Amino acid sequence: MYQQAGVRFNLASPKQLGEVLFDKLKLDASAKKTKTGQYQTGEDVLLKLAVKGHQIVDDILTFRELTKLKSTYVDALPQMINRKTGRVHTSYGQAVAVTGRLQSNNPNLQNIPVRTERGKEVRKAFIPRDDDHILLSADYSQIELRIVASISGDKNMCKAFKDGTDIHTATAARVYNVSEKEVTKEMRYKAKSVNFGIIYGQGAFGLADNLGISRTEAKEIIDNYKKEFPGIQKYMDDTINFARENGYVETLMGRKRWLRDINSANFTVRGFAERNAINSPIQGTAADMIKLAMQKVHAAMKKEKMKSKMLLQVHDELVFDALKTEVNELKPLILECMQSAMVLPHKVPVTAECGEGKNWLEAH
DNA sequence: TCTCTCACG
DNA sequence: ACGTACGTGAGAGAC
Repeated sequence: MYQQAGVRFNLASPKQLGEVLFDKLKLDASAKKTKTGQYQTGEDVLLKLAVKGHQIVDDILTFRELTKLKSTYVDALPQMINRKTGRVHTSYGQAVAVTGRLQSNNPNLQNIPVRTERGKEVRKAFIPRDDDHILLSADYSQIELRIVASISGDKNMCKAFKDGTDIHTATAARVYNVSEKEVTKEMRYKAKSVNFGIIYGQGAFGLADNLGISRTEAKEIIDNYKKEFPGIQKYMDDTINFARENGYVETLMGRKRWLRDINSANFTVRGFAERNAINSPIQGTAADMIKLAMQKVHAAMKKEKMKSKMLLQVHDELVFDALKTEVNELKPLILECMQSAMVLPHKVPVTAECGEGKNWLEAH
């Protein structure tokens, strides 16, 4: 990388990297800067340059992946092994995250890598306590989208979940006005992005940037989406209006999030508050649900005098150190507790899946 | 201590 | 013309 740049510099410094890429090598004349005047060198920016064949950018991306994994996980986690137990123990914050989610720190065990091949190797390091145990992982399937469907009561989205079809395929079929059989990978991929974007209040600009398509195409997709799922649009409008009048939004369980900026005269500031208004009831309801499930699971395990332990919660997933002789009883117990923890309106089904393995990666 | 980046859902 | 997808924690650099 030094040879390609023609200069030695700190590869880990975004400031220096930006100056090398954009001042010295002039890889992008229209490179954007942050509010403090540095060039932006985030992954999305670098990926666009790497596609154009700039080898040094590709190398930086690899460097970033490796140094992140090493510093945050490979070097740090062994330092945090408890002397008495020989294990790592996280702490959970129950009243920190504004939406009602749990927060994990010291160490954060809610962001253990899983996406890349090298990241998966880190996840494999999480193992059961001994040979008599296995790791068991149970996670909710598409929980936030199911909550969107049920809170909004959108007929078409509720129907898709009741029919048990793949939600992204069902969405693509409607947005592109084809049968589900005719949905291509490309169409499903884009529909998936729209589904997630909706949860966060994304607009045409964000979708276009995300998918690398034109704003015109993005707008068409979103317009079609709103036409096919009119209940979703109504939910967003109603929720923002509720927030404007009351100054807060709430989850199905009544957990409130106050939004002091919802009536701000500043477009940008108000926009943030509006997206918070849309997202918080969804993310927060999912958080309420899994908390209820955790209580239910714990009580049921206690009643059955089980020796297995609930170890971790990762927003839509519960991880257990399961005694092998209890697994057959434990699995259905967990799934039943998770699925019945909160009944969603409009009869939207809640489903959870469970896997087991000799490490956390296999358990998925 | 702030900023930027990046790991997860 | 503006800014543009939510919620977190942590490490490195820069000051």
